[in-house]
Amino acid sequence: MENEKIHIVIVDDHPIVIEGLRLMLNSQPVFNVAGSFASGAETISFIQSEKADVILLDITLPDANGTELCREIKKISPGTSVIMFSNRSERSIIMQCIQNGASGYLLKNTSLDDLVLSIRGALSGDIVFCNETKQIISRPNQKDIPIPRVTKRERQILQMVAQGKTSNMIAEELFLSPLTVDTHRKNLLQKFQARNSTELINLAVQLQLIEG
Amino acid sequence: MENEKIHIVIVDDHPIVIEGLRLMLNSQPVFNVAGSFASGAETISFIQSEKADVILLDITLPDANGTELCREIKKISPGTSVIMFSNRSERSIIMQCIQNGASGYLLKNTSLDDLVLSIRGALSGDIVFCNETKQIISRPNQKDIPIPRVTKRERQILQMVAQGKTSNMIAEELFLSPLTVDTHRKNLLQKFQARNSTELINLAVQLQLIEG
DNA sequence: TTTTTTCTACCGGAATACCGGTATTTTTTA
DNA sequence: TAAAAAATACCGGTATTCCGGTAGAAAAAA
Repeated sequence: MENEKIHIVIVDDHPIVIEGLRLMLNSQPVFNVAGSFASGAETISFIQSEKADVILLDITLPDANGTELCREIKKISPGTSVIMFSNRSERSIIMQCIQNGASGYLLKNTSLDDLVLSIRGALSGDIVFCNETKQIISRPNQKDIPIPRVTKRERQILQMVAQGKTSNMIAEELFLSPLTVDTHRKNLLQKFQARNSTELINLAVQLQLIEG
Repeated sequence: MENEKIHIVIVDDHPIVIEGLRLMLNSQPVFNVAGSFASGAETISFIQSEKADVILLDITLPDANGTELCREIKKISPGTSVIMFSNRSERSIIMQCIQNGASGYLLKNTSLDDLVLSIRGALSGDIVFCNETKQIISRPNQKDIPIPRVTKRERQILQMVAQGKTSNMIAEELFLSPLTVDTHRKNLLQKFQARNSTELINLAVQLQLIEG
């Protein structure tokens, strides 16, 4: 059936965004908003039974990380194009999404025209980006280390360092030698290629490895 | 003229949010979206000449801080109700907005029904909040220092500290004595009641005083 | 079960940050 | 224009972090 509509699924925890997208997309005859969800769980259960051509997916969701969710969706339904639609502009997050099979990455401040163009592009197999995202990806500056793998203990210490605790305080709290805490901190600095704790925390917050 | 429409202005840097709000609000006969802007400057210049009953205002804007913008708007047009419409859920930010004359604070995940109810409420003089915001306000926990007022120089140094630069590096870059930089850092630590730079940056990022 | 990773712990020295002051000049606001 | 705020700069002392190693034990993965 060649003129069947394109089934779109929207995943975002902001009702106003869902509503805006739905109204806008449905105003174009080729599009059909097949479903809209505010959580990862709902989304997964939907695509297990229904067909979706395109999913517009937010990064920040109450019960899941959009980056991970993207990978799961592609595992369940490889034919579905996933377009990330988010506020996050960190290069590492964008790359991570593409790595996980996303067909594109749009920032929420993308114009409506670009949004529609991107959906069409993704459907014809392109990997689509908004202008700002393109710039972020193509800027060769800065160290772009892959997101460091942080161990459980390291994450724990990272969190406490961010709270301004000294190595001694952390050691007491975790029943460790202060020297051990120091070693963890040293390793963290190395993994993040940070000059000091301040930069370390700044990076960790940006990569949303702590908090949330 | 008693059955004149209610003039609403939308300020948000996401086209999809603006479009969603516009479509939704205009579908109700009493509302008239008089203007929608993506920046603080446009907003200010608009309200200097036109009338607005309600402004829906985002915190995060490309050229301004929504909290500050709120205060400016109330200064120029005290009769306008400003309702904050944001993703940020820090207690201190919410309180700051109310302090600055906002008539309410809604998170972006507020349902559309609540949104309309809130606008009506604000017009009849209430201070309106969404459910989640109410909870945030009523929890008495944590140290809740008022958002520190940071001077221009301090913000600049804050930014550089977050990048992991040492006092010496900062001093060189800004053509200052390292001792001066140290003094600024000391004052920042005091203002934020932070134990060290790490906690300082963590707080500053949370309160979005740096980055963007 | 071997191999790899993680967690633990240590050392010494250099660099940097933190604290509690004081004080002059410049800029902004009332 | 007078008062307040911001920006500049200094001192000495202490605390803490940062850097470069090394290394054994425990846990997880291959």
